[in-house]
Amino acid sequence: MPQKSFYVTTPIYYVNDAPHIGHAYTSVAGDVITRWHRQHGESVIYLTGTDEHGTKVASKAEANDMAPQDWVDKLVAEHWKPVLETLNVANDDFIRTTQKRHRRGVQKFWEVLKEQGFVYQADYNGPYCVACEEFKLPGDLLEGEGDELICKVHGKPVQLLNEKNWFFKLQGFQEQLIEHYERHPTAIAPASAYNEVLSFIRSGLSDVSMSRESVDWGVRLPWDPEQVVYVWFDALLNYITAIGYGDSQAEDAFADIWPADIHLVGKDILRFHAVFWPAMLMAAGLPLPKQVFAHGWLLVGGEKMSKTKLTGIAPNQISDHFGVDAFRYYFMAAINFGADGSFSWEDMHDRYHADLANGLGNLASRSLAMVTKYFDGRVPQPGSYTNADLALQDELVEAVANADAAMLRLDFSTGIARVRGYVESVNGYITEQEPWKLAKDESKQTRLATVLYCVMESLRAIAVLYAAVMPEACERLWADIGASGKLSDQTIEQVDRWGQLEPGASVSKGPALFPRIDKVT
RNA sequence: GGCUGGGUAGCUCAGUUGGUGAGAGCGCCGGACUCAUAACCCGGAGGUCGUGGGUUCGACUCCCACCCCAGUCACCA
Repeated sequence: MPQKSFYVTTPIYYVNDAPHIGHAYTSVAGDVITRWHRQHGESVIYLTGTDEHGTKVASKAEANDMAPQDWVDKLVAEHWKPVLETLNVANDDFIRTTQKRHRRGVQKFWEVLKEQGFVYQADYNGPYCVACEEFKLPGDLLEGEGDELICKVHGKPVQLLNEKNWFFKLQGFQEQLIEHYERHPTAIAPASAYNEVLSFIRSGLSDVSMSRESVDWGVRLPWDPEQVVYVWFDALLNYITAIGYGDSQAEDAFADIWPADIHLVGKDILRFHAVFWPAMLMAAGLPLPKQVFAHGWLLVGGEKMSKTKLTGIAPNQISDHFGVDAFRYYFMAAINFGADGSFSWEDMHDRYHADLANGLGNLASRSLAMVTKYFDGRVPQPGSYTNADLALQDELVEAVANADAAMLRLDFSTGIARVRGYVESVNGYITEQEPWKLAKDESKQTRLATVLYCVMESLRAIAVLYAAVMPEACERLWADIGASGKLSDQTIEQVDRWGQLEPGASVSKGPALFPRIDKVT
């Protein structure tokens, strides 16, 4: 019986627009989690994908004179998949809600729930704008004269229409949900998100309609083809349809992967993941996800990013300028995962130079230059270690322990800060040991070799510790210091075992790892 | 309006269960060094911890009131 795979998901992104750095942020976070767990020797499945159904997509397609399927195919191919490559995201699968495996799973799921008696038919009453041809939400409406409600888009009164819909018996799961969350206080993180969800559930749940008659672009109900599954009750199921739910050939695979270990979600969609989704799973008799983690929003100029205010930023605007690794590093290091974070070009520029160009990049550069100059480009053979050397080794042990603990609880900024602290220690160590002075004294060759060996070993460890966050730069560093074996095979457990670099190995000093970049504007 | 989170050095933010003189990074000022991407290293200046009360021997940390910002209030991608 193989060990269960560690299963990480992002939300599936709604393809209505092109991806911005908010989407990229989530995808990168998931990727870092994935890579870190792989560095623990675990088998990891990382899933992302796109949500492609719903009225908005259909009408956008129509506006572009295309069939919905052609439209979403184009968006996914031209925008959503490329952005993952741009960011070096190593997802194992990409689910699309228009795929057959998904539609089949969705139909199976709701059929099961209906058979179990969790779905019933009733009237849905709601404000409807004839001009928009859509049912409206309270937020879409303005108050007019008397009880009249006005559609924001057309400024005309809406009608109260009703249609027959199928409802999911959410209400009945209220107590079970409370009980589950009381027993699993880390099932929703961070704690503020947990509290919010619990108080929401305690305030009372009611049944929700899970189908639409007025919508065409979606998954049809097997028992009532006039209706399609409401987008949320379609989209959430991606987490199980992607890994084989509903496919009789894939039952073993499904059992090996489900339940999810981490569902990453933006805080705006927490409720769907922490209330509706677990209730659906309970109804279907499936295990619940171990954790739903709600991260914050990226703020630009103190506000949530917005296209209309021109603060929406495409990921490649940043990665083209600073590089992919810097993109990943910045968002993981600068923002407390779970809280909102401010983005500004100036802050990005400052951190890039302080941490990467002047910090890690310069450390690699000065170290490799000395090994090249003093030892002909060969990793030197160390002599006996002094207290300063041993202190550096101890610091590595401590940094690894602290970084690992932080990364495993998804506290990326702290995890990275621990590694950065070690980088600073190594820079300090070099300054104190003054290898350039040792080099001028023929009798101190052994000491010089020992110092530089310690520095190279430190770089070896740093390459491993930063590999999840900055895969490309670390691969280069790994090769530059002459390390043997594959970087991807290096584990966190073994990283602080001193002395892995082989003396005599060839180092190479290439161009700067993180070149300085002129400030624009 | 109800609820949630937040208001801590110029900027971005940390601050477990109240207790040695309130922290980090960046920026700024000074020093030292030269292996390195004018980088690195050391030191320094700088804050009545939103406002006003209260509890306590003692509160940024607890309680009350108020001000300001953000989000949310169920079918919102």
